[in-house]
Amino acid sequence: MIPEPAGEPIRVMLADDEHLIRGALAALLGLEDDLRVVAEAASGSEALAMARVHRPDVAVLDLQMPGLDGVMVATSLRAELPGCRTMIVTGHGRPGHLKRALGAGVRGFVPKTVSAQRLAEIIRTVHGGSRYVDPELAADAISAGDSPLTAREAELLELAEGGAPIAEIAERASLTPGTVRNYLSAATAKLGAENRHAAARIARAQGWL
Amino acid sequence: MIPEPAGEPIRVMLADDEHLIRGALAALLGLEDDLRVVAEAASGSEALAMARVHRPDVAVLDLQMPGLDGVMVATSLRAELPGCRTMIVTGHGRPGHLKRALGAGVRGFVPKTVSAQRLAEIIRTVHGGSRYVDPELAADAISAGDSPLTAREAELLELAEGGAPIAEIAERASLTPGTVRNYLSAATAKLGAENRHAAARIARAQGWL
DNA sequence: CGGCCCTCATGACATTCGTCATCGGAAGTC
DNA sequence: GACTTCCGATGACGAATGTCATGAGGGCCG
Repeated sequence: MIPEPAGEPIRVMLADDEHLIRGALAALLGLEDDLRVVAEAASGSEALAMARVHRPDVAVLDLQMPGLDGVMVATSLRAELPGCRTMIVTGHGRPGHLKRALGAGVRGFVPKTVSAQRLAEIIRTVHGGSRYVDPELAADAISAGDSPLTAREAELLELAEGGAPIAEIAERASLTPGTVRNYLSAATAKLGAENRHAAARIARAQGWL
Repeated sequence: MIPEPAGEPIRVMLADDEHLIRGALAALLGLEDDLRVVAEAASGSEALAMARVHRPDVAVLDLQMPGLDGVMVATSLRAELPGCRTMIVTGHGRPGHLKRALGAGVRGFVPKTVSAQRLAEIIRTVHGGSRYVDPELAADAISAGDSPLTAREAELLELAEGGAPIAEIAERASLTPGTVRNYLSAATAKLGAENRHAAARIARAQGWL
């Protein structure tokens, strides 16, 4: 639809660490007359390098990649290539990620459950200057709301994620064990969790860490 | 390669909850002369239903799907359609999963980082009766070894995963809090972890839970 | 400037948790 | 039958943790 009569095709870059998906997607999107996949990357840093060379119109970034994740890449691209629109594709989208992505200037946020045709349409939408956010993910994000955690609380929760004892967290954060306990206690209370481990899970699920 | 001169094509079923990947893969594999994608499914239960109807030669199953996961589907298929070879495709493969998969009669185990062409070759290999396991995943599985946990220990660790307090775990398992602590203490010691939370993480990472 | 929030810390207290010893019963193996 | 392993439980003890009060310093905003 909207066959883009004879203009130049939209230059697309794909970044996804899973070769299977990236390759398949490149092939499918390449079938569309008005899209051309000009670059592929298997990691965040590679995506940045490729973008500098090939200067795509739209960068389709997987959220979870080794090294830099999709949102980080989008942040860098925004500074280096302001003309390049960015969009995020993700498997399981957590509410907080969407907010983070929008803050990074991302113009499209799509789960991997959409079809390739639908993705192609969304790429056109994004290229045209509009935004697109998957309705379900948007609803989740709205219902989730903002993070109630302060920066330190989130940081310490992150360190607590692996199940490490307080002493180790304190050491890694260069803080007193007592202080760490206070922060984690505050975070746990804010999240309504039973203990810091459950709190860390909740925060992670909300995309707040 | 090996163009399968004029025989019947290999009938393939794809099961993956991510429409984007499934569709793209179906399109790419369909390009191979000797492969025909005869069914697609977005969940484990759907995969079983489709398999009963379309009786594929090879079932390509994503490991993580809502409801039944890939290995469970493989187990059922083995009983219902002995002639159907099964293979697992996975994003991040944990050591324990491979063992579980092989136990379920799976004949191929591949990460999503392979290319579509490579996957096509592996489908042919599996259809021919051989097995294929990604070398890196195999190495991980060998170095990881068997689970040292007893059934209850693993079960309680699983309940402990969310960070729930002992009391809640005990209630859910219909056990005494003291007993729960003992089992979790034993599991934690076996895994060399600092506490049950870290132990749960380790066990999950090894695919032992 | 006076508040307000965040940061970092200390001390105290009750609770939870990890660890150990010990017990009985069930199941499987040699 | 003797041995081993697992399951389930109890009691006890020290250490780790959660919770609260309190305080000092810094930054931001009206």
